Amino acid sequence: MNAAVSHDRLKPRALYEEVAELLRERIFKNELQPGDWIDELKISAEYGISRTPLREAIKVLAAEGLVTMKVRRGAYVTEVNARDLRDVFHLMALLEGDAAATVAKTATAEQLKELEVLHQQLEKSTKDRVQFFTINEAFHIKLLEIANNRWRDQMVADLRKVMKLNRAQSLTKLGRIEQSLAEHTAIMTALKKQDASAAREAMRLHIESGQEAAG
Amino acid sequence: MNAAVSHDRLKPRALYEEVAELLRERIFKNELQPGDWIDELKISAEYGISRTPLREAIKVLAAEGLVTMKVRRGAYVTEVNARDLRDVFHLMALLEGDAAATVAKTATAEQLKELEVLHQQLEKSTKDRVQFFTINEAFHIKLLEIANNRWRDQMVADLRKVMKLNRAQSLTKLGRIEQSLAEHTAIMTALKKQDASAAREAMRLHIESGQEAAG
DNA sequence: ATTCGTAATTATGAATTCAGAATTCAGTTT
DNA sequence: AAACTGAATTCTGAATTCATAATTACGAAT
Repeated sequence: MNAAVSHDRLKPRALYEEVAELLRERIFKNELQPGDWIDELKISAEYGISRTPLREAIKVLAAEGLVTMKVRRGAYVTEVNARDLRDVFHLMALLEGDAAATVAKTATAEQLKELEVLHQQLEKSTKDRVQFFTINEAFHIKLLEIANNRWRDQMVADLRKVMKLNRAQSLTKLGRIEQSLAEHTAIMTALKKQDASAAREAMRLHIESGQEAAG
Repeated sequence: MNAAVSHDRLKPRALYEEVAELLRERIFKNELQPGDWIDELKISAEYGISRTPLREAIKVLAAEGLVTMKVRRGAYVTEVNARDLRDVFHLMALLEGDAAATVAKTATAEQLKELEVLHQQLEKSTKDRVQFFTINEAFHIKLLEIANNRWRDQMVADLRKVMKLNRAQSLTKLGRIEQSLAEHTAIMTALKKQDASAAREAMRLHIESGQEAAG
């Protein structure tokens, strides 16, 4: 068609993947709100693509739980009620708690050191909400990486996406950072003692506490 | 609408859903084996459909973990190694164990009765492998239903599918039925005592034991 | 004979077209 | 005015067509 003005750089990823990512962003920014109908014609026009890759992207999001499909009626951004949120947090606590227990049992000295370094960075970041949030996330990711179960990683990633549908960001509340740091210290202590059940419980409490902040 | 319009309760499922189900069956029957390339042209021709709904179905299966997509190279039936299988069983034990704990804490008398009935049916089915397997599955499904967390249900369903990729059917081994029944009895006992941690542990053991039978 | 390079073939990814369900809108009747 | 009927429109779901990346086949050169 028209000679593309767009400098299409290297695109190793499939188009539907890119579109899925764009849609996720729009959902997390509440540009597309829970309950909203996803207008295939409108969005494919906006992105200058056909409906085919968009529809494929929508099916990926549906599998993640971000959108819900109704037969012959299209796709809608999933509505997450308080009950859902509670259930999702419960599962996150269960899965990450188990990951912490595994790490307590199996982590090497180097791996523990990596977590320790992140934890120390966390302690120095109590003044900067954004940085604290970033390092906090890095800590959880590192922990999952060490626990090393790709199926759990996938589940946690999906649950996190659903949690983000509810936009109350936990760490924005006053005093939450201090509390969160204390919880992290408890986790770190249990890990260093290689106390699996203490690590599990500390992580479980940390996540549940995040839920209260979000609720 | 006009008067005698028949209620179409016949599920108006989308074609891609049907196709996804057909593909799952073929994978579980090992008609499509782990590592096999999924020939879109061949399969769409077999089903007499176009590639479009087939490709949508493939993306659903990819989200479930049943197939793995490679860029510009198509879809392949996921290969599950011993390590993966161990990880998946671990998560199943974790999730179903948690469901059992929840049921122990929250089930009503009627709900417990429903489980009890299934358990009694199970006791009477030790002679019939197929029936035992069916009722066993019904028990687990009922338990999850009572625990009532749709996000966990989804996860368990996905994990079950991955487990089925490995064709070793647990209950086929000699003596396994008796052992499985004993484990179920332990679960039932804990549930009736409303002992959450005992129920969790009994379920965990039951699932881990299923893993050994499969391995 | 082996290796490199190029043409032909094949398969994926995406756009376009087509069919039919669901909804909206207009017109008629009461 | 309200309600029913049916036509027009809109939108989803699926088929078809098109473009290009990847693979294979073939052939020439060393």
